[in-house]
Amino acid sequence: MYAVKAMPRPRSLTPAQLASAALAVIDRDGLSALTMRAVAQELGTSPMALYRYVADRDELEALVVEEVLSTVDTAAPPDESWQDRVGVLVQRMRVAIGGHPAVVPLLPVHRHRSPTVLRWTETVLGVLAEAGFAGTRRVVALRALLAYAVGAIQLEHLGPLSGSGTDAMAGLSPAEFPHLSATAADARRVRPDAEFDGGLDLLLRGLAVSSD
Amino acid sequence: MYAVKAMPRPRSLTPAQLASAALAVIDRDGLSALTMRAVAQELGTSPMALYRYVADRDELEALVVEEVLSTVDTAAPPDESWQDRVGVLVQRMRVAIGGHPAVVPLLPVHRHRSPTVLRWTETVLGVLAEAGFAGTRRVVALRALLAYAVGAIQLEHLGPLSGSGTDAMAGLSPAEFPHLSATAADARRVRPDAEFDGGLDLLLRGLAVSSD
DNA sequence: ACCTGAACACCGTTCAAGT
DNA sequence: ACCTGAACACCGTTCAAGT
Repeated sequence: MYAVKAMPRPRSLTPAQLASAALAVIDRDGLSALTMRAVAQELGTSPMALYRYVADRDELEALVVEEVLSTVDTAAPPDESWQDRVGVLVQRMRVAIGGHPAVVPLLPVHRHRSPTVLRWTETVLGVLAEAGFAGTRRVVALRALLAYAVGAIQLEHLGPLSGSGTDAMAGLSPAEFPHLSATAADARRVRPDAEFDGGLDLLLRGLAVSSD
Repeated sequence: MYAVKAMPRPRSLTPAQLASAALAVIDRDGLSALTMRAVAQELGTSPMALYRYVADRDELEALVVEEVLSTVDTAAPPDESWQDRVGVLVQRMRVAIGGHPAVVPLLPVHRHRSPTVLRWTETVLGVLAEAGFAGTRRVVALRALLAYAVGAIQLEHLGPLSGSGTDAMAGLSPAEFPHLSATAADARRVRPDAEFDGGLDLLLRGLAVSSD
C-alpha cells in the first residue's frame, strides 16, 4: 500500500449553498443587508469561512446574480416569427429577475460573468442570424435589445416603487409641466407587463423595418 | 432701535459647492471613493459640517446626479422631424452623462428627484404629443425611450470597459458559442456612438411604424 | 485543509461640546 | 447658528491561531 495522504478536511459548504443563502438574505432584508457577516450567519458559520469559497464580496455578488439568472431557459423557443422568438427570450430574462427585484442593481455590474447570459446571448444571436441579420447590423440589434431589457427592468423595479418617484410626479404643477401631469394620470393605468411588452414590440418593429 | 437679533453665523458652504466637490471626488477617484469624509476633506471642513446641507449620504448622491444632469439643455430642438428631435434630446442626455461615467450607477436610483429629468421628460412628451402620440401609446413610447437610454448608457459605461467583459468574450470557444464569438469580432469594430445611434434609430423607426 | 476569533482600517451617523 | 471631535455601531478583510 502506498502511504496514505493526509485526508483533506471535507468542505462544509458548496458555492450553491453560498449563493442561495446570500439570495435569501437579499430577498428577505434587501440588498443593503447583503454582508459577509449576514450570509455567514444564514449558513451558521463564521464570516471568514466564506473566504474559502469566494475571493471577496464582489465574487459573492456574482454568485447571487448567476443564482437568479440560472433559472432562465436559454433554449431557442419554437415560435414561428423571429420577433416572437426574440420576444420570448427577453421575457424569460425579465420573469427570472422579477422574482428577485432586490438584485436588480447587481445585474449591470456582474452581467458579464454570467454563463447564463452568455448562453442566452448565443441563442438570441442565432435567432437574429436566421432572420438575416449579420455583421454590424446584428451587433447593433443585439446591443439594442440588451439595452432595452436592462433599462426597462431597472425602470420597472427601481422606478415608481421607490416611493419618491410617484410622489414627485403627482405633485407637479400642471401649469409648468402640462404634458407630464397629463401623462402621469395615463401612466397609472398602464400595467407594467403591458408597458414592457409595448416597448419591446416597438423595438422589434424597428428591427423588422430595418431588415427590409 | 429694536433689539438686534442674534446674527446667525453665515453658512460657509453652498449646496452647489457640495455637489461639485463630490463630483470632483468621483471623477478623480471613482464612485467608491465618494464618502462623507472625502467630500469634507475636498472642501476643507469636517465631515459633520456636510450634515448642515444634506440629511444623509443619499441626499449627497442626489446632489451629484443633478449636478451632472443640470448641464443638459432641455429646450425642444429645432429639427424638422419628430424622430430627429427626440433623438437629439436623448443624445444630449447621453453626452452629459458621458462626461462623468463614474456616476452612471447613481442615475437609476436618483433619476426621479432630478428637476432636469422632469423638464427633459416634459419636452420629450411635447414632441411626442405633436407627433400624434396620446394616452397609453404616449406612455409606452416615453418609457421605451427612457428604458433604452438608461440601458444603453449603462452598457456603454459599465460594459466591456470593466475588463472582465471583453476577456470573457474573447476567450469563448467557437464550438460552443459560434454566433457569439463571430459577433465579438464584429463588435470590436463598432464605435460606441454608432452603436448608440443605431439602437436609438431602431426604436424611433418602431415608433414611426406604430404611429401609422 | 479548513475553520475561528481577534484585530485593523475603514464607513455613516449620533451626540455633546465649542464659538 | 454653525462647526467640531470623540464616539458608536457597523463594514470588508488580514492575520495568527486552533483542530
